[in-house]
Amino acid sequence: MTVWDRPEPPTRPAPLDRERIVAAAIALADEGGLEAVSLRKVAARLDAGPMRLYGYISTKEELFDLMVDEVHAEILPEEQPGDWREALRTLAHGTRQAALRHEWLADLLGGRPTLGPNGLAVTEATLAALDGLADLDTVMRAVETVSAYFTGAIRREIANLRAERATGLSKHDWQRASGPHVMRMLATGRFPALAKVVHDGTEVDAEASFATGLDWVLDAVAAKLARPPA
Amino acid sequence: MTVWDRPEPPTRPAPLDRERIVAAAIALADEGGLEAVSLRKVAARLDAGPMRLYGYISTKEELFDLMVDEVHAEILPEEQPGDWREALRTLAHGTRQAALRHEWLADLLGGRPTLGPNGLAVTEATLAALDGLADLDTVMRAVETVSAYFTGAIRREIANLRAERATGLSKHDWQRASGPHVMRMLATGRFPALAKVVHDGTEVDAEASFATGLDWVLDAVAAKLARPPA
DNA sequence: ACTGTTGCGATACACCGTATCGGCAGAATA
DNA sequence: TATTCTGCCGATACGGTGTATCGCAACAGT
Repeated sequence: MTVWDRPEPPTRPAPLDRERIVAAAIALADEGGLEAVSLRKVAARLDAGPMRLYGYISTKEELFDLMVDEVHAEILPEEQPGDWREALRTLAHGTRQAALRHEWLADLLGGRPTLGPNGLAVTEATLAALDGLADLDTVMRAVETVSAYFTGAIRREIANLRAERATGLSKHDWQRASGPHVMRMLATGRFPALAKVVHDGTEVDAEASFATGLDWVLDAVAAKLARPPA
Repeated sequence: MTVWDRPEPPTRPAPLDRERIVAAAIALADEGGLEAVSLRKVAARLDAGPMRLYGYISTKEELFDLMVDEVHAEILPEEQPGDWREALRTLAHGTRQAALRHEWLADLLGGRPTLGPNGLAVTEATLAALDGLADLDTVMRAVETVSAYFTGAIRREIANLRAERATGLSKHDWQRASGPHVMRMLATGRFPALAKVVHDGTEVDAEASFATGLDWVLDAVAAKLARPPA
């Protein structure tokens, strides 16, 4: 035993906090999708044993909730928007952008109520932007309707994105590669309307499609806000 | 070769077929949620070893796709609806009812493109109901916007349902039980608009809320179908 | 009846989330 | 300072998962 081979003193465990744990989990999810997130791998990233995490998180589901809340911090707009329409549009597009940066968000969106501090802050900011424009029920209906739209739209967009990526082809060519089955189905003539869409449909930009649908919904909301129900 | 056109295996010792496998999986999911569905448990229900299933499905994700497609058969309306609005409304409410019967559907809705025969049939019926009312792109936008809405709305409704069930309380009391954390957050005064909603908000029927939002979106679609873009 | 072949499913593997509790570090005491 | 006590951390363990592999039993062909 010399100076040189004296064992390192027991490494004082690096301090851990939820923020670092969540950051590691998000990094893993960004790289390999949600199913690449395991408590063991998260812990390994932090040079810790798996059980170490349970001092900060009580379950894996809770970790997912924290991840979602962390992304909500990215979504929260920094400044007060001009009007309610701009506020809702910003929220929708912000959420979409976040989902494009973190595709796993699409798997979690709408899956559980968002009660984290950042999620609540986003909701607060949204409600504040609509405050006083109509009675409470109408405002809630407006927020929930718009949220439902962009939640569903984002999920579908990401789902299609993954499908296209899996076949490595554009949506227009998707039929030929992804589904010989689908092609055969279409060839049976049992789906004429569908066949027409696949055959004649133009390939539309995903963002434009999202924005258009959003504007429709916002138009509808505007009409109801202007004329609150009797 | 995809999920949908996998050939039936040699019918030699065939006490098993995809239909029975999918039925067993759906039964398990109805009873214990999606996470109660494991290939081993599905196989056990059919008095078979786990590996037996791989002759009929090649992966667990495929089984989920098949389950969703089976439910789409329940959604498919039996008769041609009167007008496009009725068609979309029926589709939305039918999907919602299916999700209330099979809550796990909420976890899968919008998560992957629906290319099964029943899913395609539903899409076909929907497109057929809108055929000729506007140019193809507008029709697609209409269908996708409505689908996005009810997909997101259903997911949120089921998510809230589960949260309420977990605390065993109504939505109005939910704050007190589910979230001492949330209560504390509200008490900080950082979320005045949110606090007002929690405090003054009336408890609304989930179905009515769904229907109202849907009608708003349908109104918006009607406006766009009447005046297709230049 | 014997053999060759095929396809099925028991076994095995890597990995998961998390309950348990032995042992060690720091605190309290003598 | 020496010793006992105490709390808590994390190694180990457990029951489960999805699925690859391949020995063997059962059929087909002669």
